[in-house]
Amino acid sequence: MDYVNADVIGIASPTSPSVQAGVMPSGSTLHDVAALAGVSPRTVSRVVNDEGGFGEPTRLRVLEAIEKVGYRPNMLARALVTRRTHTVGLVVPRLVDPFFAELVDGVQAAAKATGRTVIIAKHDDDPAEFGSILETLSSFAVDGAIVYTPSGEAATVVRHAGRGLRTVVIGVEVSGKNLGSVLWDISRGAEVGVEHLVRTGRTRLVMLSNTDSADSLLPPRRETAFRHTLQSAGLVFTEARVVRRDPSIEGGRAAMEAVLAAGTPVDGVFAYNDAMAIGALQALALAGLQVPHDVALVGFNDIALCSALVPALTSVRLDRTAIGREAMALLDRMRSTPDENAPVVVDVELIVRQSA
Amino acid sequence: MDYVNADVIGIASPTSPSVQAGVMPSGSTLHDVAALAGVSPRTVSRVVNDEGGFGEPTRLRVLEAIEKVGYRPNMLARALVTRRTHTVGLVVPRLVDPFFAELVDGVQAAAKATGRTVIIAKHDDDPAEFGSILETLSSFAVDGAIVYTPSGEAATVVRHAGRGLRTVVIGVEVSGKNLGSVLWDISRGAEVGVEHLVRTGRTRLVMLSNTDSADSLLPPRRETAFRHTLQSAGLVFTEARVVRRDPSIEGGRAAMEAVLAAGTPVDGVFAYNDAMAIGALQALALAGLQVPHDVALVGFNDIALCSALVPALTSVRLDRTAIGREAMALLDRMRSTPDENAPVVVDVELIVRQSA
DNA sequence: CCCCGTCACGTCAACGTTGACGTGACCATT
DNA sequence: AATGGTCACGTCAACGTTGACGTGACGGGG
Repeated sequence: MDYVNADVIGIASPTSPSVQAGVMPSGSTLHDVAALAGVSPRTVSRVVNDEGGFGEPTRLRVLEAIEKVGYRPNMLARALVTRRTHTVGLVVPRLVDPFFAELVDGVQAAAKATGRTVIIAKHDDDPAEFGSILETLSSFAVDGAIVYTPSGEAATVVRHAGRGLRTVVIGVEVSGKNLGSVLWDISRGAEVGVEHLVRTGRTRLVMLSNTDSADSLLPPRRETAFRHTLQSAGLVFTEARVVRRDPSIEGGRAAMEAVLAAGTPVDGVFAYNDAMAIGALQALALAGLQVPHDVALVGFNDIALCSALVPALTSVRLDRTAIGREAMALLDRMRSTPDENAPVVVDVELIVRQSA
Repeated sequence: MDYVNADVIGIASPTSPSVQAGVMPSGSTLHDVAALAGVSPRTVSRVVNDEGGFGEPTRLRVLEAIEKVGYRPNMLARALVTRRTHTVGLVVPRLVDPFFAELVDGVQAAAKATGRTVIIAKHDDDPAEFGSILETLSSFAVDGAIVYTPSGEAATVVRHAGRGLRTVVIGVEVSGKNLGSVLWDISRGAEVGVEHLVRTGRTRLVMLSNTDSADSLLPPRRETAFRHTLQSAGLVFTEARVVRRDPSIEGGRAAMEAVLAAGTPVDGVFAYNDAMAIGALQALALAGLQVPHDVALVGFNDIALCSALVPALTSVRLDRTAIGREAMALLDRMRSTPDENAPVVVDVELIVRQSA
């Protein structure tokens, strides 16, 4: 990981000369190039797009003229007629959350590889804002959208898809025209994480879960997997072994402190996400407990920060790059077959580091 | 801070019904609306843009028709003729770095407030990629660009600005047509940070700096400020008191370990950025030293993570939201006065928490 | 009663590009 | 020498919208 911040020049000083711009004509079009090269705009267009149907001398003259007038194709005009913008919209709740930052990164990488531009928007879990973002994306005629919806807002996506916005939803299964999903198997991930704790000899496990899990409409997959895995290992499960807090660092810290304060015997912790695991790590350290000697700790998501911690955090890896790549590929397939697109499931994988 | 990850539905199950999309016509235009409302497209346009010049009954008929056919204005066509896209490009090196994630967040917030859409691109410090991003932004006719350049690439920005791309550069002073800068006073920030350590009675200070600082063309402002502040406090400065590593968590850890291994007496540490401070925190903990009791620690940038650490990190705050807001405001001003825009300087501020 | 202004529209062209189609030159084949 | 085919272009319209300007109805003031 590289939380690098390149240095930055602050206030100007004699030693940091400021750069001056020259003047230059701007906004030349196919017509300008055509006039200079002595051909028709259509021929210039052919050269620019490498369509063929022009001679080598012409090509050279055109390229020279392009260079001379500094011509750049106007994507807006091009998109207006071709109906393709080579642009995808990416909609997430937040960007400061490393999970989404890395997701964005993955989508970006995939976009670059396929020559596309990404428009990013965040909705802060506000349904109204989310709706308006989808409107905007439609207006900009993006080739597709990759969306992480506010909870319960999948219906909004479906409505827009009906109107023609090709959309891949991340983490929720949807189906219908212009719709696709990229999913991952949370239950399996939780299973693998808990199994690892069991296999390495931990018997008194605790799960730090999300407050939302209790009252969400969705099944609490991690919790269910936690219970099942415990039971099939012949370990006892009691409700006291699941503590729910806000799925943040602070929440994780509070949850772990609650467990210790309650005197619940514990030698292994499975956290809802990495943030909670980091909080737990802090609480354990403050309590003078060694990780992994006294307590083993497994996180979820494998954000980049995990490997930079001391001890480095064992976590269930969710490959954001793969998600981005698959989402982009799915959008591509949807161009030819707008209906009947099965969800794509990306693998989860346990990354074993020092903490468990 | 909220490193929250909302839960995600994994593989579909009977309890998570997948949502189905209906059908609907798509891609209606002003003409369709006009035909339905019995007016000319131009009148519909007037209603949509609320230009006036239409009667109330007409307005109602038009709005009804818009609703009925699900009309959404085509931004591409509109932008083609108005030459305004209400879109800004934002170019950063990376997104997984919290510094930039928060910067993006700030710009996003400012964009939303002024009704704009943000196109994000990252260049990974690759000059070639950076150039191609600027080309793309020009092609999309963005209203402006907010850019964090790869080091030494300010000239590329200047070239594009000459061709008409209005650009605000973050962290580097540039001047000329279509150019502006948003800066902050790094020297002052470093001064304030070090002064705080001195004022709270620390006398054996060490700075963990960036490897680049040594061989960069830019003056090492933090280091210079460190030296000056020490000297004006009557403390001795020796080269051994500056250790340079990669400005990451790992680099910070290595730097701190090097200091301890060398036996340099130390009761206060000033870090190049928060990542290095976090690394130092880890190294100190491993060495059994208490922060702030044995060693006080000050970071730089105040990324969101700082307040979630134990102990919470004292850091020089750089308000990314303000930077985004100022950059956006500057772009606005540049529309009317493309030349002669003085750099905007945002304040730095020391946020005192537990670590110092 | 005429003139002029205002209002509520409509008409037309243009933004920069590409799709569809037309055309003349040139060459090879009959 | 006529025929057909390919090549290298050019012409024209259209994408959906708005700017500039035209127009007829209506109303009010002289």
